[in-house]
Formats: sequence, C-alpha cells, structure tokens
Amino acid sequence: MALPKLSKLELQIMEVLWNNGPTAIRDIQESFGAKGRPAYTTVQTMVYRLETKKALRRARKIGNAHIFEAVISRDAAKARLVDEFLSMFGGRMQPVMAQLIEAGNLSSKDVADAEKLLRDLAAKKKKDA
Amino acid sequence: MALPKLSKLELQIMEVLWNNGPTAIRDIQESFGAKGRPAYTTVQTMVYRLETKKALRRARKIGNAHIFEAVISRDAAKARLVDEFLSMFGGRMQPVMAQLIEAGNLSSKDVADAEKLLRDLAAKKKKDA
DNA sequence: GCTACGCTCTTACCGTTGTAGTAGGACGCA
DNA sequence: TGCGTCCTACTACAACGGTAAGAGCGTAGC
Repeated sequence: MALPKLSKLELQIMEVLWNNGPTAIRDIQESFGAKGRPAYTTVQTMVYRLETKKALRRARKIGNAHIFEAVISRDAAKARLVDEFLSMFGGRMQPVMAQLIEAGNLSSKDVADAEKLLRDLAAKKKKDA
Repeated sequence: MALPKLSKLELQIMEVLWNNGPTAIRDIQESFGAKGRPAYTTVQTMVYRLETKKALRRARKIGNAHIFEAVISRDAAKARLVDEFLSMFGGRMQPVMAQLIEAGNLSSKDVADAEKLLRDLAAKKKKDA
C-alpha cells in the first residue's frame, strides 16, 4: 500500500505531524481544540492504525513515551485525497470546477491565483527541461 | 437530515436516477458496466438505504417492480460532497487549487473554462439584480 | 390452474472508522 | 520505598458501506 487511504481524523493527526515534526500522542491530542477533542486513547488508536498503514512510524522514545513521525508526505496524501474526490465526479475536472464555481466556493481571486500558479509552474518546467 | 452524506456507490446510483429519471432497480444495476457490476441485491440494498436516508423514494409500481426517483438534487448532493472535501483541506480553497495544479489535475484549459464560467455567472448575477 | 421467473424483503457478514475503557508497566517525587 | 500519574497495549463496540444469499410472493404465459 504505497498510498494508504486516510480518513478525516487520520488526516488531522497527520497534519499535526506535518506541521510540528515528530510528536507524542499527548501533544497530538492536545493540538485538537479543547471543545470536541477526542479522548487520549482515541487518538492513540488512530495513531496505532496509521502505524500499521505505514503512514507514520515511531521515531524515538522520551521517557516511556513514543514520539511519532510522518512517513508519507503531505503532498502524497493530498494527491490521494484529490484522486478519491475526482473519482466521485467521474474523474473529470471540468464538472468539478463548474460545481465549485456555481456553489460559490471558488472566487475570481482563487482563479487568478490558480492562473498565476500555472504560469509559474510552466516556467519552472521549462527551466528544468 | 436535509443533506445526507452519500458514499461513492450511492452517488453512482443517484447518478442513474438524475440522468434517466425514475428507474427500476434492475435498470440501475444494468447501467453499471458489465465488468465489476455489483449483484442485483447489492444495488437493491443500496437503494433501500438511500430510501431510508430520504435521498430517493418509490415513485410508482410497474407490475410488482418499484420505480424509484431521486428526492435530492444533483447539485445539492455535489455541494455536500464539495463541503466534505474542503473540510479535509481545512476549508480553504486556495490550498486545494494549489494541490490540484501541482499534481497536474488542473490544466490551463480548465482554468480558462473556469474563468469564463465565472464571468458568465457574474454577468447573470448583475442581470438578475 | 400451474409453473417458472423476476422482484421484494430480510438477514448476514466483513472491513473501516470513530469512540473509548481497562489493565498494567514505568517513572518521578516525597 | 511507596504512591500517584502518565503512557502503553489490548480489547470492545457501534455505525456505516459494500457485498450478497435465501425465502417467499406475484404475475404472466401456457
């Protein structure tokens, strides 16, 4: 499983590791907002499952507490997520964009940013080649 | 539950109803490609579950077969899907776009189309107002 | 009227996700 | 050295999604 499927809560946990680097379970748990924060052991279970999915690993120990670090990259996980999402729309990008725009999720600034990003990317690609 | 969460298979079933109008289970099942098509009773179970979720309803009967029709609209369902997806990215559109572009899912044509759509939408809004 | 086929309904099972309790080990402080 | 605290490891369980089998009923054709 090069790219395991991650659920929402799993993603949120990975997010902490991506942002903070190697982190203990207690710190992951506390990084959730005080309201609606899952129990310590809930986070623990998720971390263990992410470990069996090879999404993270035990990096070292501090006292008797394990410190975990991400194995898969944020980009890889997000790319997986995007694929998943696209498949719900039949895999074509155009209807997705249409939906985003008509539902008002996508502003003209977003599109302008996207355009700039595309140009930058094209320029970089040319330079690399 | 104004907007029930629909899974991928559920979406595919709704898609048939949205495209074809009221449809019998047999016809829904057969509208899946011959390879990898789920069993009749699998589709049936999903339809029943969609019924309890109030995503579709029994419209009428032909012989002893029920004909089902969509209750929720395609746009509503897709909007729900988009929200779900966005929440995985922290709710902000910009990182999503960045991800889409960097992963090569979004072409310059897509962005151009988006731009045109935005302009059309803005024009329509002005006219309505 | 009888039979066969198709559809309905019910039930079941497995994997995943979210949720958490509990038992027990380790550590540090008094 | 003993007590409380914190962490680990294990276990449990319910909801949901995907999968489907089995029993039984109605209808249509003969």
